[in-house]
Amino acid sequence: MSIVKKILIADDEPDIIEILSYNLKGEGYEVVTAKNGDEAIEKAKATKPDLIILDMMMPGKNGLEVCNILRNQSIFAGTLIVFLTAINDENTEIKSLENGADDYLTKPISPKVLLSKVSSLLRRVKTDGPSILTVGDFEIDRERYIVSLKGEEIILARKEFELVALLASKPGKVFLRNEILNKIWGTEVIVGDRTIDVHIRKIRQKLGEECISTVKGVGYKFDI
Amino acid sequence: MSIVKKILIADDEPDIIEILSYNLKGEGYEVVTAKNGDEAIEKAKATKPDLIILDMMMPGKNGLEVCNILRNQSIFAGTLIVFLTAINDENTEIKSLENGADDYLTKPISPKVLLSKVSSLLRRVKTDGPSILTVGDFEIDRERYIVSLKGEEIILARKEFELVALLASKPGKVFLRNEILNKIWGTEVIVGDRTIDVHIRKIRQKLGEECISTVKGVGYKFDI
DNA sequence: TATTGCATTATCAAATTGTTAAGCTATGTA
DNA sequence: TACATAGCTTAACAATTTGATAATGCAATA
Repeated sequence: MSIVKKILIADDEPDIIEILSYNLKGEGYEVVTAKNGDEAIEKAKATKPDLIILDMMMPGKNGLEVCNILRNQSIFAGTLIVFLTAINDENTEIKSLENGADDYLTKPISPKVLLSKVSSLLRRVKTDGPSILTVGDFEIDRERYIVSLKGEEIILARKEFELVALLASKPGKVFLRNEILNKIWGTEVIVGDRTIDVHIRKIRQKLGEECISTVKGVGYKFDI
Repeated sequence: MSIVKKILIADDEPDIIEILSYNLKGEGYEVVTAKNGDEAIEKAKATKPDLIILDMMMPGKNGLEVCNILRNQSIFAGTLIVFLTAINDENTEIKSLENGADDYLTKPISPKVLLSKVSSLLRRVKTDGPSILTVGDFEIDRERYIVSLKGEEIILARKEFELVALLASKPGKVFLRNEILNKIWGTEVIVGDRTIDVHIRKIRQKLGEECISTVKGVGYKFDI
């Protein structure tokens, strides 16, 4: 997860989108919007937001359906989903929470309260580890995009850095090629088979051959 | 974090404590209670709950003070704190959330909604334990794609690993040859009769002859 | 003894990854 | 604008690993 949090707003009322968008952007969030359920799913896949604000009643798929579809995909397991709806009904709220929503807010809501809620929810997930993580002799500063080996700074390109940061986030864990593609390139971009290899190659040139090992037929892992 | 989640309820009204306690225990939670702010802090330190339900107005230290004190101690960084209060005021809600609360619920609240909220919050902090399977002297790490025997790592090819992981998922159970084919090769691919044998052979070479035994005419099983 | 089922080995095809060089794109600069 | 540059992707081919099969052997059993 990057430093700037990305929020997807899905609502069929343009006014709501505008008000929320304005307020969230004012707090420094990156905002993506969708006008209906299908667009919400599409945008979610393409942009991988950190938090999704879902209206319950939308044309096409409703909020609950969107929530269920996303929750069934492991990429969205960590994504926060918040309902924002005019339906002030206890049973709907319970059903939403049981279906994987992280919060249920009712309209009308003051922007200030919404911002507090959003911030409170994101605070929890921010525990994606500290911005600087240390693995073996490496220090990976995710805020400054710098890797250092025994104190010496090594300059990596953006994709290279993201790849290292991903693999190093769970040293030892084997990341499947598909997993890597999804997390770094997303599902909307399609890149060739050799793209990952080439980046791995460059990383190995810069950080040493031993830092990343290949598990054939499976993926790559960062060695401790 | 253990499997059974521990919840601390701090409220000066015995009735509230009793109702909440009853409902939470009914869902399988372990419940600790406190009658005021100081007792809440004391019990929190003593029992290290996973979630704390805090009343705002209590004798001695009020909810917000308790929240601040706990949030300043790193042991409670991961502890969920939820306010449950009769004060239905926007500014108080915002201030609570800004001070580190994870949710702000107003009385009266239906037990069902509260339970949903609690469950939704706890779902997020669920610690995903490593997917390591231990069978006899073997450790099978499905995340790292590594099998180790008495601490020594053994490298298996993908099909070999999948076969071991399958058999070891239910040690002692005899897996039919067809079952194995279906689970590892799927129904699309058709492979010859000797394919499984050969893989079993390679696994036995690497893990030892005794780990997998043949049940003639039936299939194979992982020995404990 | 003949039969059945599995074990073993060698061999070859297929799948997968490594490596280098070249092309493309966006961005900055004179 | 034209040029330079860095970064990303792809192409092409090499190297490596893996997987499937065939041929043969062995052991238990009818």
